[in-house]
Amino acid sequence: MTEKRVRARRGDGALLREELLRAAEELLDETGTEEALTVRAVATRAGVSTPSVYLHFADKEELLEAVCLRVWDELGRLVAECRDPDPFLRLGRCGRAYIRFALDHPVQYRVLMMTPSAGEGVPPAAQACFGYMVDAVRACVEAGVMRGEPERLALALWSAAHGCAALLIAQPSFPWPDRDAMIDLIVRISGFGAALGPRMAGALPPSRELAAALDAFEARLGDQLPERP
Amino acid sequence: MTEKRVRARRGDGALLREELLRAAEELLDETGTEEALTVRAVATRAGVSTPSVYLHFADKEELLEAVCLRVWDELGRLVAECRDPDPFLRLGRCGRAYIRFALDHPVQYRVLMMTPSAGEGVPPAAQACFGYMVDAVRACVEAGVMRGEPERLALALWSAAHGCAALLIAQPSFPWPDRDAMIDLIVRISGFGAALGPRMAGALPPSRELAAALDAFEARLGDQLPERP
DNA sequence: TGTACATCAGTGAACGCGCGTTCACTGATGTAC
DNA sequence: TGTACATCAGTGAACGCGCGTTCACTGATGTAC
Repeated sequence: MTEKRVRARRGDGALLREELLRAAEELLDETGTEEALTVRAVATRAGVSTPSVYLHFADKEELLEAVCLRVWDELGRLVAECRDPDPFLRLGRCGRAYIRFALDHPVQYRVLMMTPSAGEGVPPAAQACFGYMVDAVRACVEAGVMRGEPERLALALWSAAHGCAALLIAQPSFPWPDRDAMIDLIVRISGFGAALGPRMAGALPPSRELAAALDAFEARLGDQLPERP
Repeated sequence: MTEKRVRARRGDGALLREELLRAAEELLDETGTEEALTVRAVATRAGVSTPSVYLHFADKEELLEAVCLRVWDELGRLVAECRDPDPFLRLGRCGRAYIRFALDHPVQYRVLMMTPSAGEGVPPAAQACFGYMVDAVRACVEAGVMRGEPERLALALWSAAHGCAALLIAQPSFPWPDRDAMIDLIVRISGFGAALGPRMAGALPPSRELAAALDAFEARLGDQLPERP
């Protein structure tokens, strides 16, 4: 990919911008760290001289930001596309999709979510993505399976999904059990927690009584309906 | 703090090591970013010339690692000290202590947990800290309020706490509601989720029935005992 | 008690590197006449 | 149809910076005799 690029035709200068973004993306994916993303490396990768980058990006930061922000669009689309006739199951699908996406784009996810926010404010694509999660939560609230402000609940669930993704990305040397089983457990815990936790807001029984009530709950619903997908 | 340091007496060369660590810690706390931690800055801050750092640390990385690893000890102690006669409440205390500690040491926490692990393997102090969390979870399992392997459950709960801390640290520009309320909500959701989620491992009823069962559960335990602390 | 010396804590100056960025430039190409 | 020219995409070379790190050194101090 270090071949020399043929220069674009007269009106097509903007083509280079896309090619630079793609080159930067490839660099991130291959090296696994944003430190590999230098202006020189991106330019070389795109087959172009270093100063050419400044024809399309004001500085290095603008380039890095542009590369990372692109993933929000895809993530938003992915979350919005999660469907299930049952709202609770649909929410679970959203959570799994979110985590898996983060693991598929670890560098961009880390830059976006795990470094002191480069850009000020929340980018629109991120707001849209969060909006889809709120929608999925709201459906659960309307179905009566959850209770409380959908925004707050969604924020809490988001943070749980984020924690899972962030730990798996940043601490691969940790003694994780099976990765997919972990994701599943966390999605399950968060979902049921959001259903039960806010209902118990005022008072909290001692563990002994809580355990008995949970056992009764399980007995009522335990041997029921379909396998979880 | 840029005053010149008086040199240590003959056998006390190791004193400088501690002073360098303290200087580095102050730099992190004040600037809020590990980028401020240059060998030069630390040396100057300690009132000493730059090469002196190399008398006690092989390179910059070793210095940064030493600074950050110190927080594991304190965090472990904090988690271990959480007490409550009820195991479920004690676990909640652990979660809150963990998150608050992370927010009190945001830079160290970010370096340790949110960057591709500098040191290979898990440091002993971190293992000890995780061990305390596992203990707290095990107590809940033994009380019957949770079910499953304590290690796996603890890992899931840890990731939830981490997600809360990590998001609050890295995304301050996000429209957070009240911070303490958020922490509380997440601890509550994770706790109840860990109690209920794994019980429902095999089957999952449709939302309508789940909602009815939850309402019944609430009715049974809702108007009960003491205010949560 | 005095003195030579080994040892130790710490330094001044410099090296070399890779980086982001700038500036004057080149050469191709569409367009006006 | 030919040609001068403005415009545009892209370049080569260099600047300057801050960084981590090295090396030969200095001067105080405890110790052996």
